[in-house]
Amino acid sequence: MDDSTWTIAEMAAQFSVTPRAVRHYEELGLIAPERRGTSRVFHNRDRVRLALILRGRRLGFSLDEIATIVNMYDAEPGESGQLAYLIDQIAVRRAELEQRRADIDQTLAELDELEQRCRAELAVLEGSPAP
Amino acid sequence: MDDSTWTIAEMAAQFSVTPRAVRHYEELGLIAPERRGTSRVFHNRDRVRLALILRGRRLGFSLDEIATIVNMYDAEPGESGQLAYLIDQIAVRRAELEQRRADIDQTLAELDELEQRCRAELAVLEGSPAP
DNA sequence: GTTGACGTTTACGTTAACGTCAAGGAGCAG
DNA sequence: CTGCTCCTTGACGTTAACGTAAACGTCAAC
Repeated sequence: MDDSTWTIAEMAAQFSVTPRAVRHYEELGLIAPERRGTSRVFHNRDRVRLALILRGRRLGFSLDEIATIVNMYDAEPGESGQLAYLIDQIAVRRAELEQRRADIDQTLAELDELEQRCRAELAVLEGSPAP
Repeated sequence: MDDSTWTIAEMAAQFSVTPRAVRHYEELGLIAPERRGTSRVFHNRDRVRLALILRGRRLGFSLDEIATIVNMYDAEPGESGQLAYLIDQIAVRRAELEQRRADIDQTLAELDELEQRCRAELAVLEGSPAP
């Protein structure tokens, strides 16, 4: 198992964010790095969570939503009601994500069409070039 | 061709946003409804653009980015340099969208796995139910 | 032993994307 | 004419997600 550790600056650099952003995520309870004295010490689990957070942000989720999502992952459910609720939440998230993927596919299709028209237009211009 | 028109409240209702949001999009130059006297009159082209805007928002784009995207669609290029630039921009957007789709697919896969574990756990609990 | 490079907390500033009044005009029902 | 409903334009408020600056600790290097 990988037991390397990182400082906040190293973490920030690896993910191309600022240390301030990382601290912000900690304030919101999205990550909980070890403390050695007063300093933060980041382990691999923290890296995994940070990756999850940033993926969520790229997908347009708010940090609050991301909090509920990442908390889904490490929930020690135990109880049957909790499990049912979790499965329910998974369905909700899945629906959202599939909606977004549909949006993406549609946009990509339109971009393709737009590019076709551009290339056609370009071909016409090449046919009768101006000085 | 569909030449119906709508008021701002109707538009807002159709897309489940507020009139204020629609006005905001107009302030930023994302839509330009007709004016009849002082009132706005929305045509089908405005509906199309509003749909584009909201799709962009669902995908996590800022209104500024959306502005450059929607302006790509109705650009009357004319010049060859403009066309090349446009094609370039399309490539940029496509790369972003494909990154996001990858994010989505990965997240969906992880949700699937999580759900499997939940159901397995549930099955265990059902095997030895508590009162 | 002090200089620098890093870390910390506290706290106020900034930007985007609207929300939320306030004050008023336009048209129509009674 | 009155009242109602829907529209308009300001203009200030709010929230999220950090940015930025201040003031201070700490540890290795010189």
